[in-house]
Amino acid sequence: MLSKKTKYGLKALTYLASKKDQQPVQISEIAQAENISQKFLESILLSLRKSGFLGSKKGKGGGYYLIKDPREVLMTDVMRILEGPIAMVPCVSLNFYEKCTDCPDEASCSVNKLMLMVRDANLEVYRSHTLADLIA
Amino acid sequence: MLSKKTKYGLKALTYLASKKDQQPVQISEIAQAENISQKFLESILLSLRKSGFLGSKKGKGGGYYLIKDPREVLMTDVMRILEGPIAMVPCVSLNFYEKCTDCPDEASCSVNKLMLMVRDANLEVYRSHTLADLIA
DNA sequence: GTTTACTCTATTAGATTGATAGGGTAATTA
DNA sequence: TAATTACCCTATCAATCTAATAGAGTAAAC
Repeated sequence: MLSKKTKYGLKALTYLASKKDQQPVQISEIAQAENISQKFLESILLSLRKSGFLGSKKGKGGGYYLIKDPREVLMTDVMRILEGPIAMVPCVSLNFYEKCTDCPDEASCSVNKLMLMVRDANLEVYRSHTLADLIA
Repeated sequence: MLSKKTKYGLKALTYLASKKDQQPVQISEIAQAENISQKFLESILLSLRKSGFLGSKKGKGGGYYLIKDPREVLMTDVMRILEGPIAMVPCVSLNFYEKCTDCPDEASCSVNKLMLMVRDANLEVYRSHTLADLIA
């Protein structure tokens, strides 16, 4: 299940990307336009800023703005920041690998085998699409 | 994140499938072999029986056994029973469709667009593999 | 009729999620 | 330089889900 955090984050990024100019957009505007709890959105935008997707400007006329060209914002990076690991189990994760405590041998593990294929399929989707692809 | 229920369920199915004969296998044997809490496994096997994957036999020499040929057990069906919807959001789910309350128009929704691609990628994996493919 | 092993109900601790509140701080603008 | 604006941070909360556990019940086999 996709978390609301990711859902809202994606919507916010798309909203910013669809703006022609690079002018900062206030949180309240995004929250209202996309039906998102403003306070919750604040924390999401903050984490997107800290991970280098967004810039912010304080004071009057301030807000958030996209730093990169939408065509250069890979979904792999966005998803990893918002949703966390792309893999459904740690033992097939590229960036968050962890050995299973209960499973003696990964090579012969059926779950490992299936989840590896799922991970690759998802990666392929996320890797081949950018923020620009999500704009209508 | 894959739930333990699904993980255990897959392991149990694979364990049964890798047995040459169709003799019933006791819950305790599977639980021990796969490092699974026996009581938890009980409920999982029960739901797999109720959904037509397994048969069971009571009394001495009883246990669970696979009903179909492993090559005919599609991962789509297994995953839907164990994990639930394959889609990450209800608005792109084939079997569990639900309209988003917060989103006015699916066609122009960026989340919908991305999750649709992800769903298709996952479906492709699950649809093209059976229980037989998971056996080492 | 006793044993075996599946079946069912209920309960629980813990973690996570999504949302809310309230205040603090920095940067603009007048 | 003071007021305003809007970002920034901490804490809290109810609700939900997960995984595990316990205990009693029931059906089938020997």
